[in-house]
Amino acid sequence: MNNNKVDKYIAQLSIDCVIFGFQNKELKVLVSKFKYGNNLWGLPGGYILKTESIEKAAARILKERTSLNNIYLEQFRVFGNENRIVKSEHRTQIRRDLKIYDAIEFNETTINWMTDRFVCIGFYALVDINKVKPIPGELDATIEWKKIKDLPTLTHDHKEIIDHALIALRRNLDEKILGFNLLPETFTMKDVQELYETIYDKPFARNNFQKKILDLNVLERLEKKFTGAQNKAPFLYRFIKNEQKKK
Amino acid sequence: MNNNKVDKYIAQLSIDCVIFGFQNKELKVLVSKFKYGNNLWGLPGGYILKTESIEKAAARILKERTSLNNIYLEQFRVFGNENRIVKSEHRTQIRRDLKIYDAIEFNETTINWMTDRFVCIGFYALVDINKVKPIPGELDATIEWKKIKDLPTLTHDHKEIIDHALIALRRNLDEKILGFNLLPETFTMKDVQELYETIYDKPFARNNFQKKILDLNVLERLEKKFTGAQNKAPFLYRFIKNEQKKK
DNA sequence: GCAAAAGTGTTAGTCTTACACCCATGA
DNA sequence: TCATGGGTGTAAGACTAACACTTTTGC
Repeated sequence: MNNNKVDKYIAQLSIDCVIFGFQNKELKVLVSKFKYGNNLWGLPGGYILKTESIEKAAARILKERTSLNNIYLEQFRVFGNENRIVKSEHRTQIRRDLKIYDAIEFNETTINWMTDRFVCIGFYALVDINKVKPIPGELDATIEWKKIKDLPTLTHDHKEIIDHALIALRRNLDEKILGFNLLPETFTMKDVQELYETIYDKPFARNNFQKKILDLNVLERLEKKFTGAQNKAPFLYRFIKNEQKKK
Repeated sequence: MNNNKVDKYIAQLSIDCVIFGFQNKELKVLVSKFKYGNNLWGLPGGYILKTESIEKAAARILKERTSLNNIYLEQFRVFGNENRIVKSEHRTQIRRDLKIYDAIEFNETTINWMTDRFVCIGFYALVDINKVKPIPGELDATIEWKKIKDLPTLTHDHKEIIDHALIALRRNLDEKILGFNLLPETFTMKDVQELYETIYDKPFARNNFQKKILDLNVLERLEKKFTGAQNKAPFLYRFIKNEQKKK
């Protein structure tokens, strides 16, 4: 990528992705440490090609960072404060470091373009964390899963974006039956319950939870899972998308 | 307004407003017939100043068309298809008519800017229809309230935008207690019920509805309203925003 | 007094929540 | 046989939906 950013992409409009994963009873988010700046972290983001829909742009950005296709993703809010980026505390440092980092790629025009005021469309994505091999973007030193309860300090308003993404996730989890996007192909009922308890940050009664989930009629019961633990082996389940089996 | 559109506003990003009003048991939307085009209708919209937040831009656009401040408004979705406007069936006509309409205001550069591909942020607004004196925008021949069930054919994807606005309104009506923004200062319970029945397009049981609404603890009961009808006079109510009186 | 419509109460049904019990598993 | 945790059943409570009855108003 180079100066033709200025020609290829829509100006002053970006996409930031809150990529949720679930592991060890923790909700995690994929965040990058940038090559520039001093220990500067932020959400994976990108720009929108002039010839590309915002949904395709988001899917492309996600693929770049996770190498996955067909990720569940959804826009949830636009962040459009007038001081986004331009008046950010980090802007001066970013401008300087971009110049140092690669003066050929990032000439004055490009840097001005990149550090102008931006309106940002927030998307959240739900992935099976085990399937993701995080790939750093062109400006990322590293890209890592971080616990949502233990995030590093993030640039700009990225913490606020994550907060809103979690609100949207909670709001849609039941209505759109999204949770299974965060689980592997097969899972136990306990896995589902721990996922829900993590997302909502509150406990659920075991039997009632099972009843509620099974009543959704979206799970297929498979064989038992023998773990070697000295207790009854739990059933495995698989999520069935098309509700052809609707009762 | 003139060529400095190109300098003042963010390019390729617009705001369209779905302004809801309620009258005669009908949900209505404020739409404009444009000066250009042939009987071309669309949503009140506008651009975002480079120095202005999207919320302030939406409020400004609303004020321009309704002369009201402090309107309830909320963003609900971004419309970002790659073919918005550029590949619209109306684009050629709009370009030609803009040139004819005012060749001084709208030179080639401006027309190109205005008919480029646009990403649009949808806001919906809720107003007391009696307080609004609709004001045509610079490109509007007329601006009128139209029944949502009897809309003229609209440009681009504006019908789709209204559909999504209604979905968002329904989704938020109870959760955020929005309905009273569509009613005058004082109203009867029947008014509220008719509003709800119109929005959800289904009937509610009178007694249960009253109980549900009163249980919200956001209404203050005022004097009775004597209409001259030969039946019991209904109470008037007023919406109280701050729930200081919370039981 | 009467029709119309507002106000209120009461019951039946459904859904949610809490408690209880039994069963499979491997040491 | 025992501790552990999984599967399931049932009853109490809360909420919702349906029905019924009374009251006010102006003719």
